[in-house]
Amino acid sequence: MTTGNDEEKGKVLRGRAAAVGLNKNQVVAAAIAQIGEKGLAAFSLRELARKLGVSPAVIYWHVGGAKEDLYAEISASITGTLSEGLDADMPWDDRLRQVFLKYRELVHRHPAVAPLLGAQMKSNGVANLDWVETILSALHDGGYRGDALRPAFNALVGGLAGFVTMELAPPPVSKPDSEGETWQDLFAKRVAQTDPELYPLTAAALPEISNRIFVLRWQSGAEIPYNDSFELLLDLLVEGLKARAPAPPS
Amino acid sequence: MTTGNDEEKGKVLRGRAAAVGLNKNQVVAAAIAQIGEKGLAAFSLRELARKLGVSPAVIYWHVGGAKEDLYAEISASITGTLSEGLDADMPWDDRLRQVFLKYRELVHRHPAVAPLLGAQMKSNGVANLDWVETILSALHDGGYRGDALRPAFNALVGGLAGFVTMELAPPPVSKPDSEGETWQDLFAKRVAQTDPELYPLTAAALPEISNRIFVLRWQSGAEIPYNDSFELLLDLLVEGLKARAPAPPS
DNA sequence: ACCTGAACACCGTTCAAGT
DNA sequence: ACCTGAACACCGTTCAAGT
Repeated sequence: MTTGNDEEKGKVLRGRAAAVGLNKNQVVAAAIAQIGEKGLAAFSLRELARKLGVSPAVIYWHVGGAKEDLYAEISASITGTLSEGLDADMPWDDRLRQVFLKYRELVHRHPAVAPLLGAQMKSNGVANLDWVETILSALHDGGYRGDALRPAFNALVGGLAGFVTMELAPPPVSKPDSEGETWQDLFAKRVAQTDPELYPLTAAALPEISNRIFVLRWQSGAEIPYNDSFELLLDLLVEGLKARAPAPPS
Repeated sequence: MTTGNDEEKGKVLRGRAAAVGLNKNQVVAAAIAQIGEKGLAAFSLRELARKLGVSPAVIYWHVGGAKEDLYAEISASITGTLSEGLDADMPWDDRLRQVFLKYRELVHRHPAVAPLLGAQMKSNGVANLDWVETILSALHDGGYRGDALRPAFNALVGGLAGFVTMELAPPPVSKPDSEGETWQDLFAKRVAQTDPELYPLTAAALPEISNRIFVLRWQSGAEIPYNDSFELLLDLLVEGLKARAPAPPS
């Protein structure tokens, strides 16, 4: 994990270094910005370097060894503030709600980065120990101890963080086809033409569900957020865990 | 969506074409195999072409326009069998369980492809209309109609499919660092050294949670599956939806 | 209809060399 | 300590041309 960048301690910058004067935080911030503009799929280290007015090798010097390490830094920088400003003086079930509502809010602030958090395993775990402890502590207060802690934790995190990952799954890079129609156009048409004979319930529910449920949509949660669906999920989980607590709450 | 390949209708293959004789299904199958071996991050169209003993351009001819279209074909080919062999003569809640247990089983058969299903929006929706109808129909029978259908559907699919996406999030491409240690080694050590002063609950629960909960693991669900956590989640959702059905079940 | 071969504009990553 | 510049081995995608 040697990145060469050991925090600012009033270093004297000399020569060319002084003129450029980049640090890891700036590289990470610029990367997040670029991903936000062009999307994760189109993100490139060389383009990032160009934007920073710097040689590609500089990225490698500031961040660890590879593109994947930059991704890990990005994840860490976003989840780093996850446990800040939480109110610990609430009933355990409300604390759980608070934690995951905040998680969703944070990720929604950087929707393009969501796949990194949800679909990649490397996201510097140390930064998240506070978060884990917070959740375990709420569960503990709710009566979950020993063996019961693990499945409860996983059901919550997997279900809720997983929801956000799917909600913010990026749409395809939209280039119009030969007839000038985008994938969005085509998909919207297909959904509208759902055969009522074959799929009676789907067809009947179209006004309510078209572009607003997971499989039948052509815009991501960054454009059409799933607030109430997430809150229902959160409610089902927290209330359910409350109802079947293996030990009396403390 | 012109792919040039309009299903086999007893075509007479001539010249070089006869010798190679590739079709879309074979390309997709080979791609799935290759992703399974080397991982999604390392997947390349050129390598796929080499493996098939064919020029790179051939992939473009059989599949639509770009790499993303191949991904969509892969997703479709995997989710295509999702609604096969389902037992429709069960209570609605058991039907829901069946659907999502099958979803997880299917994706676990191709863990490396999981990010496509969970973290990319383009996965040819038409193939999944059966699946959507199945879920809507179960919910309908459970008393969910009109407005209530959408959030219930989204909570289920987002929570459960999202869980599987996170469960199977791929680990980093493991190359040992300068001291010959992999990311897995380093991460395992860090977790083991969790400070009991700062994180008392986490430290105390380590034997139960180390490498077995979402944030504190270094192996994916492909190696260490989260069966009971998924079943807990499924149970909380289905039981919860049952308890708060807006209309009497039919 | 299906495939080749070459070409174009890009990548990620490494490394010796500069200040 | 921080950065440049060039080099290497790869990509995805397109297109004219072959059979």
